[in-house]
Amino acid sequence: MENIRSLFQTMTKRFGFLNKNCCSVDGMEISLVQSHILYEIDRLKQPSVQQVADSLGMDITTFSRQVQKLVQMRLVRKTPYPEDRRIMILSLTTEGAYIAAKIDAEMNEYLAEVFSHMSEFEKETVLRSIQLLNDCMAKSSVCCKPMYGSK
Amino acid sequence: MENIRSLFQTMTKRFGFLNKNCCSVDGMEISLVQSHILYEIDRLKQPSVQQVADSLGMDITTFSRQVQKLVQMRLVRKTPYPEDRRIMILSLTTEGAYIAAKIDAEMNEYLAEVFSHMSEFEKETVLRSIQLLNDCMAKSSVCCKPMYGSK
DNA sequence: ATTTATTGTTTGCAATTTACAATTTTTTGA
DNA sequence: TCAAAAAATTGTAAATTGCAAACAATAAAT
Repeated sequence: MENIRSLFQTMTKRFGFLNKNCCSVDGMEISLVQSHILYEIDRLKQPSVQQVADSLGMDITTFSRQVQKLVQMRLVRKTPYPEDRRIMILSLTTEGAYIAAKIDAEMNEYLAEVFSHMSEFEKETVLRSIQLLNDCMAKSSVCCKPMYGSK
Repeated sequence: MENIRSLFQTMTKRFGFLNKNCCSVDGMEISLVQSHILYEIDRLKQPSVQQVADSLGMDITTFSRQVQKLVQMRLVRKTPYPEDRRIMILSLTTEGAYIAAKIDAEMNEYLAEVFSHMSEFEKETVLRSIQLLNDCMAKSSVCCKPMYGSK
């Protein structure tokens, strides 16, 4: 059996390649991080700037500037949170949601192609395995949380 | 069942966090990409500059500069290939191999902790699943290969 | 044998990305 | 009330990136 880390290294590398393909939608150029930001804003409903930055493990200042770009591109909206006016709530514009959905569809298509090389049973097993893995990573103490506040 | 992409997105994000931790060994600061380069040089035995850059899906010029840094840090050695003197063969120095091994050990330790949250049977299943997934990604046509020569 | 094309690698350079420190604005709590 | 904390932004300087171009060595062509 191969070294466990190398399994992961190979997997994330290949998934990374897959991810890279997905960053040009209808002539609009999106960087990899930007696509992740769109994805994350969509996932966390009505998140603050802090929340998304934390969730992505990005430095808040870097994130702030990336968001500015996405706002300029009219893909993201920034609305002050009434209850606490320090907080900015992020959301996708119609255009942003469209782009995010387009990327999502494309990624799922790619993944479907990958899974087409295995049986239905194997596919179910793999997906359940990843689910389980994700749960265990979430439980894990030593890792898998961003550590930017650690200083 | 969750969207397939989100399973992958979550997994790679968490593994990415885990990876980030591993970049400071004995006071020596290694960036994430640099750790990947060390790993890849170790994996491919006696690779050329081109080969490693391709394997990592990195732009060759960016890669060239990163290698220069690693050479300066005395972690990587660059030796001209006798048969074809255009080619530079990369290898780890003793120090580089030590660092790479240290990172590898630490990563495996982290992963062991993650897997400690599941049964031995589950662990075997998950590892086999990842192995299978890697094989299918390798087979896949639409993705999972770097596409830098694509222009 | 000499020219021409190709391949592997490195630099010039300009744009982008990054993160630390400091700042602004608002809220909280002693 | 007022100092401390929290959320977000900006100044700045360093690091990273990738295209175009250059360079060196080999292969192919004439």
